[in-house]
Amino acid sequence: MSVRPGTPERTLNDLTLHLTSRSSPVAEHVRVRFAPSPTGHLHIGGARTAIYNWAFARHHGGTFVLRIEDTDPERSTEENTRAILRALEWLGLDYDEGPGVGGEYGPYFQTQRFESYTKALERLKANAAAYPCFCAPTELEARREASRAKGGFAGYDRTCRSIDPDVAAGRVAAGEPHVWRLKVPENRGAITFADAVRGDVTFPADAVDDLVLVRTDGTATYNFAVTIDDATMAITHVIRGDDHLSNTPKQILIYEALGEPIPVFGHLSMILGSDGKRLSKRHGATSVEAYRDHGYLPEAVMNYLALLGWSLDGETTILSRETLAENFSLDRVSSNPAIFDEEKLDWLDGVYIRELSASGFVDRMVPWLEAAGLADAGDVASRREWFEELAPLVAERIKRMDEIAGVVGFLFKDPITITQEAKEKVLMREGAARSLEAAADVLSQLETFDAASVEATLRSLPEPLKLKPKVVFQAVRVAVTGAAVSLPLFESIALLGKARTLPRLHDAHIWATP
RNA sequence: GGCCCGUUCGUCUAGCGGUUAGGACACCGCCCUCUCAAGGCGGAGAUCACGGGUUCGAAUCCCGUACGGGCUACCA
Repeated sequence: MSVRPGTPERTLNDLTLHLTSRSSPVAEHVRVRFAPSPTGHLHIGGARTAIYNWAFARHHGGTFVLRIEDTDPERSTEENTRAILRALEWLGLDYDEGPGVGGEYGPYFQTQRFESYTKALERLKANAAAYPCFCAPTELEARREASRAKGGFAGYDRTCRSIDPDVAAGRVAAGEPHVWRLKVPENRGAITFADAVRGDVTFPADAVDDLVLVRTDGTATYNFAVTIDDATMAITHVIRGDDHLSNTPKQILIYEALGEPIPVFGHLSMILGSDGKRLSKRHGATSVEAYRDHGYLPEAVMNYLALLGWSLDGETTILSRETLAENFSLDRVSSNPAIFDEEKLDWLDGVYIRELSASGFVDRMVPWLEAAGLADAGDVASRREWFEELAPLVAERIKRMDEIAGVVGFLFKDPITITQEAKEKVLMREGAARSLEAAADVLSQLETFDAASVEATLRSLPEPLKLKPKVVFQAVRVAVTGAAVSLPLFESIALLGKARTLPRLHDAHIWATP
């Protein structure tokens, strides 16, 4: 078979030919979903799953559905739901159906879909594809342990499956507590499906037991609920985490019992921490919003995550949202787990920061200046040109936006404090005092106080002073910026202005060695 | 225990029977240079987890082993 999953160009003939075989995943209008559980913030791994679903939908001109799996009342909160929505928006992952935007297949909160689970169960009962089970949980547990001790399969032993249907119906009618289990066909055989990222995956027939669909309290179990949701939402491709791979055969059996078309599954490997262990709190930031708060640009996070487990060609490292959507395919998704490399994210973020225009950088800089108490939106608006001159200077030197304050602080504070290290290593060197005096002298006479003039003036200093340029410039730098490492000197001085530069030169003088 | 998935430079990956195993981050060196960056050039770094096959030929196909992970619930 030459037609591979994700290959868009196919003929009508191919379509009809493979409609029944499921080997033609792009046969219908693509509908994918991202189904987070609002039990916490949007996790890095979840974000990547969302990105792949989004990209897959966009690539095929399909529909990207957002469904909130809020059926765990203990841990689900509305605040978490809002945070997830916020994170998706921040990443620029727009969805076509879901909370807030609606759609024909709603509602998009699992807690509002109970009715469809009931209906599905009715259909199953009508087909004799589900049966009530009266076994007590404790009893089940004991039998499971016993069977596992013997070294074999530990699933349900099908005790209640053999109860006469009429008798069972009577017990149910009498109000005896029971769950509803799937009646897995006797002759079903091994379950094989073509995973879009892993290829054929086969589970032996006896690997799946008569799983519980509906609990004693009448609520649907996870596997039942997702399957019904995906079926009723006409999801064609289920792209999700690796941890659901073993759930897939169960879900396939439910689709079959219902007579619903089985979607194409694609299982993504997990993202690991730097120690190769599952990414967790111990590894620091794991939520998307934490990365936002650390000053990462959404396009960088998106780019990094897109490449963590997928590649365009093995060469391309910088790619836009559009390029991703254009080129994304499941067959180029890697099937092995990936370690999250914060250093590479940092580098990528730096790339995106440098790509920003001066104006764009200023816009993004505002919240960080405000957070540091250096300037507010009003200051920026009133001195827009000044900030735009500053922008490229800092953009070239930071990897994350939260580094801004540290780099530009000296431009906003008067007086400044000079670091101890700078005093010792620079100002206490011979010639420092003379350098400051000379610099103050020439700069005070300067009329046009721009970077070029400042540079020309200062460059004339070392020779008559018989000092190395570095000695002179470093002394001035420390006096003006407070540190031995700073933004470019001449530009910094120009930005600071004569009135604020001169006093700094004088103030630093007391520390300086002649 | 059973079942399933995974294993290419430190990291992310390219590779889909024949390549000097390519790229990116990180690292090292040089250049540029007022510091720091950025940028340019170059370097080091992978016995393709291991062991068997198949083949003229295997990182690529098959089998096993080891290690890692997932599932095995009336959690999701």
